[in-house]
Amino acid sequence: MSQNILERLKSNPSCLSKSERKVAQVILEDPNKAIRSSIASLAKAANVSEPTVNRFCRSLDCTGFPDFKLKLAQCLATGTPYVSRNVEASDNVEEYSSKIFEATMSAISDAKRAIDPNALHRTVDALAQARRIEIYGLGASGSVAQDAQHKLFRLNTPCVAYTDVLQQRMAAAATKPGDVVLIISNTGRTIALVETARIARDSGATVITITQPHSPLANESHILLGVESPENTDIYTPMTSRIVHLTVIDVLATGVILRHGPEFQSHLKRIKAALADTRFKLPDTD
Amino acid sequence: MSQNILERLKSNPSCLSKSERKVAQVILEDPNKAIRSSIASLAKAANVSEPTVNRFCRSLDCTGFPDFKLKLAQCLATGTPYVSRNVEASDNVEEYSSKIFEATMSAISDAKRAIDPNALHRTVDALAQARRIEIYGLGASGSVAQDAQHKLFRLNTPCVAYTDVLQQRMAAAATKPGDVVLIISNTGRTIALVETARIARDSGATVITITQPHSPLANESHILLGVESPENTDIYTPMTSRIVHLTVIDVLATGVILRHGPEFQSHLKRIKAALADTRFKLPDTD
DNA sequence: CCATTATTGTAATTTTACAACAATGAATTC
DNA sequence: GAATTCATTGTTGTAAAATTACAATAATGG
Repeated sequence: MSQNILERLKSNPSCLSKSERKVAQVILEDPNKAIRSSIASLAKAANVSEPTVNRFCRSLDCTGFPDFKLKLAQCLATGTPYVSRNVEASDNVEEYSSKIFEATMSAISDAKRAIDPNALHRTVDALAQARRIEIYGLGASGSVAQDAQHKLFRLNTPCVAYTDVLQQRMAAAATKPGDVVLIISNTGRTIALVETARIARDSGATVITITQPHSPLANESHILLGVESPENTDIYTPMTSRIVHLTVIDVLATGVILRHGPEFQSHLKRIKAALADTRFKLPDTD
Repeated sequence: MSQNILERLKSNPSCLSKSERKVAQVILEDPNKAIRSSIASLAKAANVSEPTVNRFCRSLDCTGFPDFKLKLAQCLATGTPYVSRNVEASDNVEEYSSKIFEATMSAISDAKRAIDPNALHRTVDALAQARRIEIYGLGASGSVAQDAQHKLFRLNTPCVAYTDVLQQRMAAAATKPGDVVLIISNTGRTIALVETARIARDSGATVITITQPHSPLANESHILLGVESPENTDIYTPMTSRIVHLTVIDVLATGVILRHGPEFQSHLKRIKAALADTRFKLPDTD
C-alpha cells in the first residue's frame, strides 16, 4: 500500500513544481526535524507559503500535511536505507551499539519483506520429505551451517553440517536423489561452494541455497532463498546477513515441525528432557 | 534512545492514572486508527476530557499529543508486534514466517534497550587488552561461540572457541591473569559451564558472560552482558536469544576495532583480501 | 473529619492546517 | 507584440486542534 515517501522525494520527480521542490529539499536535509515541525515553520525554512507546503503534500498522495508527516515518520522508522547510519570512528559505546542493533533489525525487516513464501514453502516440503539433509557453509556461514544442523537434527532425518571444503565435495558426490543439500553463503560467489553445488546437482540431490540472488551459487540451486546483503563487507565481516540467514533457518525448522503435526512435539520434548540434568534447577516453580 | 510506546502501554504501568488507562485501552484497541485521530475524537472515544489525553501523552515522555502520535506511528511502522504472537499449528507459511521475523526483531529491540553500556564498555576494554581470548559455548551457543571466534580472531589476539565440555575445563584451568574467557549460554544454568567459569576465575582469568541475568552463570562472572530470554524453550529450541547473542558479539567486535584506531583497518583489509581468490569476480566494477 | 494532594474537567488561549480567492508569471494564440 | 489562457504561488481568513490556566472533584493520610 502506501510506501516510501523518501524514495520519491529523493528522485526529485516531475510531479513537483519549483517551489514544491524547495520544500522537498528542506525536508531531505533533515527529515527527522521535518516530522516535528509545523507547516508554518517548514514553509518559512523553504521560503514558500504555507499552502504551497500543503499542495506539496497533496502531490505526494497525502490527504494533508499531518498525513504527510505521519507517513514520513513511518518511513524513517522502518529503517529505510536513508537512515541506515554507519558506524563512525568517533562513536561512543551507546552510539555504535545502537547503530548495530538498528542495522540488524533493519536487515531482518528487509528480509521479511523480500523473502519468497513460495520458495520457503517448497523448501519446507523438501526438508520434510528428505531422506537425508546435508548443510554446507564456509567462513562466517560455517557457524550458521552448524547452527542449522543443531536445529534440524531433531527432525528424525539424518542431518550433518560440513564446514570443510573437501568434506563438502566428498559428501556432495555421495548424495542421491531424495537427499537435500542446503548451502549457505553470504556472497554466493565462493568458488568452492558453487562447484560443490554443481556436484550435488549432478548426483541428483535437491540443492537449496540461502544466498545472494542472481549470484553464481543462486543459479546452481533448485530452490533459492534469496537474502540481499547490501552491507559493506570491505572492513567489517558480514554481520547482519548471517543473522538473517539464521532467522530464515528458524523459519524453516518451524515450518517442518508444524508440518509433522502435534504428535511430533512429544518427540521434541523428549530431546529437550534429555538436557534437564545438565542444568541447575530454577529457584521456584514459576 | 527512548522507544516502544506500545510496550509500555500494554504493560499497563503504574505511572498512568485511571482515566489515562482508559485512553491507553482505546489506543491499544486500534493503534492504527489512533495515529490518525485528533485529540478530541480520542477523548470522546475514551470518555475523558481532551486535557486528560494530553496529560496521558506527557506521562509517556512525549511533549504533547502530536509528538505521541508520531512516536506511536513509528512504533507501528517498525513492525514490532506489540503482542508477540506465538506460532500456531494452523499458521500458513506467510503467517509463521512473519511471526518469527517479528519476534526476532522484537527480541533485538528489547536487548537494545536492556543492554548495559557500561558492561559493554568494560568488555571492549578487556578484549582489547587481553593476552588471549577463549570462548566457550555448548549446544546452540556452541555455534555462537564459533562465530565469535571467527569475528574476534582478526584482532591480532590469540583467540579460540571450545564447544566441548572437557576441552573447556582444561582450557579454563590453563588460563592466567590477563586472559579473557567469554562464556555464552542461553539459560545461564548449564552446570558444566558454571563450573568452568569458576575454574577460569580461580585461574585468574577475567570471566565475561553473555547470558541470562541473575542466573548461576551470571553470578560467576566478572562482567555480565545480560540478555533476557523470555521465550518458551519447552518445544522450540532457543531461537531469538542466540541471535541477540550474535548481535552483542557484533557490537563487541566493532568496539574493539574502533578502539584499535584507523591504522588497524589495513590489517583487516589484508585478512579480507586473502579471500579474494576464492570468489567469482563481480560482473562489473560496480 | 479535615487538610492536603492528586486527578479530572471547563473555559479560554494559542497554534495549526486548510480553503477561498487574488496575484503573478510563463506559454500560447491571434 | 498584445491578449489570453493556464499553471503556479501568495494573501487573507476561518475552522479545527492542541494546549494552558484554573476550578472542581475525588482520593489519601494524619
